Amino acid sequence: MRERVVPSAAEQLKTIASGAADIVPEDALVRKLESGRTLTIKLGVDPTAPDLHLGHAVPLRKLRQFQDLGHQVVLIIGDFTALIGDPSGRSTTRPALTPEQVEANATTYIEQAYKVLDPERTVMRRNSEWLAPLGFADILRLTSQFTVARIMERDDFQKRYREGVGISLHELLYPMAQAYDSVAISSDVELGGTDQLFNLLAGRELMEKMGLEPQVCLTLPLLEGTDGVQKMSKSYGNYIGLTDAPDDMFGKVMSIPDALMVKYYRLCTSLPVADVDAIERGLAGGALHPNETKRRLAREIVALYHDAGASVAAEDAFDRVFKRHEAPEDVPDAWVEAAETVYLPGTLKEAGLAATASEARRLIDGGAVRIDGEPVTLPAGVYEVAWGHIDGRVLQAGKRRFARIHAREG
RNA sequence: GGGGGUGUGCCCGAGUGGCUAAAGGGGACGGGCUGUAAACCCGUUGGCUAUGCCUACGAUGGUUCGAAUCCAUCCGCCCCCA
Repeated sequence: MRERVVPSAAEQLKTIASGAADIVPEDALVRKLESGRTLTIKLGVDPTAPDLHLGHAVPLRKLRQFQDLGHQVVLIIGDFTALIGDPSGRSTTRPALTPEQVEANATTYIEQAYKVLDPERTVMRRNSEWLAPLGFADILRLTSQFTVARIMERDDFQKRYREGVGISLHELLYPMAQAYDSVAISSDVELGGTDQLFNLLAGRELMEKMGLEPQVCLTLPLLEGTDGVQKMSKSYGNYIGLTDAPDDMFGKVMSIPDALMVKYYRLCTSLPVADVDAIERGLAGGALHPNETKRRLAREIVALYHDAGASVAAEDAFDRVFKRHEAPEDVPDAWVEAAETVYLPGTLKEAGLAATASEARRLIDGGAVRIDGEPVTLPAGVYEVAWGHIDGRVLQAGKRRFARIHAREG
């Protein structure tokens, strides 16, 4: 660690505000920064999803900026609130997690989070520490701090209420539980996505009512996934995982819509604000080529979670497969049942290139299957192929699925 | 506690006895074009060595030559009244 020169409050604010959607209230943050104290920055995380992606990394990156400015981060594992399940997002039944699962998820979470955070300045707490011991009387005292009208102000509650979707009583308590976390650790700032603003404000209010200096709420934009429309999420299948292999990561970044590039630069890379601004201008003015700019973005991100060497290799692999339409260097081997003539759909399925034989048939019919780069053309209704045609060759389904075929023993 | 509604393929949503593996849309996948972007065009979208067979319309059982469609019971969800 190099010597830390504490920047002025104004300088700090510039970094902190970059990419933030909202800071409520901003002047309170300025006062906290001016006090010169080491601030406690809170982020609550949900232990139900053990695989982190770039969307999760957005608040983590912001936390990292706070750390680099000398502040203290408290990561709260919502092991107790997981029993409720954040009502935002209307997934009806959430499977109750066992303590072991929560524990395992928390471990993986922290492991991945440390790819971004500085472990030296991170404290991890579980909210069961203070939520589990609360008795019914305590809960009553807490609930009396909130009114139904206030809780029902929350957008998604209103929406569900209006549409008659049904809201369980315990879901209404979620904001309160999260708010109590803030009280428990006396946070100065809490981060969250824009969809979290209500919960963050509940924390602020509760702290104030309980005689604490209220936290400042800092929200960050939600990051759209590779489809460019929905927010990044595992369940939408549009995510870029922090632990994705370099080649995958590179490819996925390349597939995001152009319009999203600047946002990704701003929220997912460690480039200085001024550089990102310059890129934004360059793209808008036509000085920068979108493809070139997106390649750089992909390299930056891969380098962040792997290393510079991996990012270069990933770009090469990308060009090989998608630009020159060649098979990748490391085509996985597949051992399949051999015979004089083989039923190609079955082979495709066995090699893992298609989920079912029926799907494989459709791929063949649709002209998506290639052998050593040559499209397979078979008469309608015929799917048999001589073993000699595929033995040792690269079978390809679509643009990105490859396997080298070998005869299986016995 | 009383009354009413609803449950269809990955999702939404038509379908009220045979022509329904189930309209339409979305998504996804594949092909073309390209910068694996977007837009656009085309095709596919239950399983199965397959001009057929099997499994599917919340669950179970029944009526019928024949049921997603009719009946019974059950389960889930929603609304209204108390």
